[in-house]
Amino acid sequence: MTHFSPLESLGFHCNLTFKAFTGALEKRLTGTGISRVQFMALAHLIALGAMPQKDLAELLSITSASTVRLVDRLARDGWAERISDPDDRRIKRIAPTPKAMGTWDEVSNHAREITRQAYAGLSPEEIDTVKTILHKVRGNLGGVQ
Amino acid sequence: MTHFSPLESLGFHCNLTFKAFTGALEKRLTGTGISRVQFMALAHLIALGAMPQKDLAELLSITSASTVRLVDRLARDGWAERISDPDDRRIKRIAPTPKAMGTWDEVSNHAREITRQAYAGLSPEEIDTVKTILHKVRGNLGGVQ
DNA sequence: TGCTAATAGTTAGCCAACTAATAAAACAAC
DNA sequence: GTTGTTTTATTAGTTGGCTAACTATTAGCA
Repeated sequence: MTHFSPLESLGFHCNLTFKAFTGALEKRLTGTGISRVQFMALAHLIALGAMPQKDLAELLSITSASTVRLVDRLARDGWAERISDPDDRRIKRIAPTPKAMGTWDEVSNHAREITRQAYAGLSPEEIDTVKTILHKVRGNLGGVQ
Repeated sequence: MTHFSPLESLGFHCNLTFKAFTGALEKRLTGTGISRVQFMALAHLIALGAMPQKDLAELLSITSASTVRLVDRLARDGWAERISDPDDRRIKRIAPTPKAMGTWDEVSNHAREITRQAYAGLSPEEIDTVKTILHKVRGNLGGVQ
C-alpha cells in the first residue's frame, strides 16, 4: 500500500494557487492600509451595499465569530461601520464608509490586474473548465458549493 | 468600469475547494489527536524521512518562523522530535516518532479516501488538466510553482 | 398571553499563518 | 586567524481562522 503524497494532492495545488493570488494581492495592497481580507470584505460590501454581519460571513465563507473580529478591524481602520437595524435590533448592518467608497475604484483595480495577469496565455474556456471541475470536486466532498 | 467580483475569481474558487478538502480531512481526523496541519507535516516527514526544519518549511510553503510553532506542537503531542545535527549545530533535524510511524498507515488512509471521494465522476485527464492550468496560473502570478 | 425555538452577535481561548528582530553557528575572504 | 556575511532557528507581536458558551432579541405556538 502506497502512502499519501501531499505534493500530488489537488487540495495542495488549490492551496498553492490560492496563496499565489493572495500573495500577489497583498503585494499590491501594501501602502493602502487595507489587508487582503479587508479587501475581500469591502469588495462584497461595495458591490452589494450595506448588509447584516451574517450575510457578509456567508459571502466570505467564514463563521460569524470570525466576522466579528474582521468588522472590528474594518471599523477601527475607518473602512466600515456597524449600523443598528431599527426593525430588528439583533441585526447590525455593516456599511462601507465614504472613505472606503472614495478610494475603491483605485484600489479594486489591483484585483482586476491580478486577474488579467493570472489568465495570461489561457483561454476563457480553460478557466471555465477549471471552475466547473473544482465545483464538482466541492460537490463530491460535501463542502461549500 | 465594472467592479471586481470576488465570487467569480479563480482564487476564490481555489480557496473554497481547499476548504472543502481540509474540512473533510479535519472531520476524519477528529479523535486521532492530529490536526490537519500536523497531518500534512507528518505526511512529508514519513514520506521523505527526518529533515532540517527549513526543508519542512519549504515543503509546506510556510515560513521558518511558522514552522517553529508547528514543530513545537508536534513535539508537545509526541508526533515528532527535534534532533540536533552533530555536523552543523545550527540545524535541528525533525524526525517522526515511533508513535507517529506506528499509526501512519491507518491515519493516512483518510487522505486516500478523501482523494477517491473528491475525484468521483471525473476522469484522470480532467484532474490533470486542472493541475496543469493551476500550475500555469501560479507561473503567471510569480508565486510558488 | 406567555413559554419555547431560533437567530444575530459577542466573548474567550485555541491553532496557525505572517513580519521583524535576534542569537548562534558556519562559511568566506582577506 | 580575525572579520564580515550568510544561514538556521527562535522570539515577540499581529492577523485571521476555528469552536463553544453566552446574551439579547425575535418568532412561533399552545
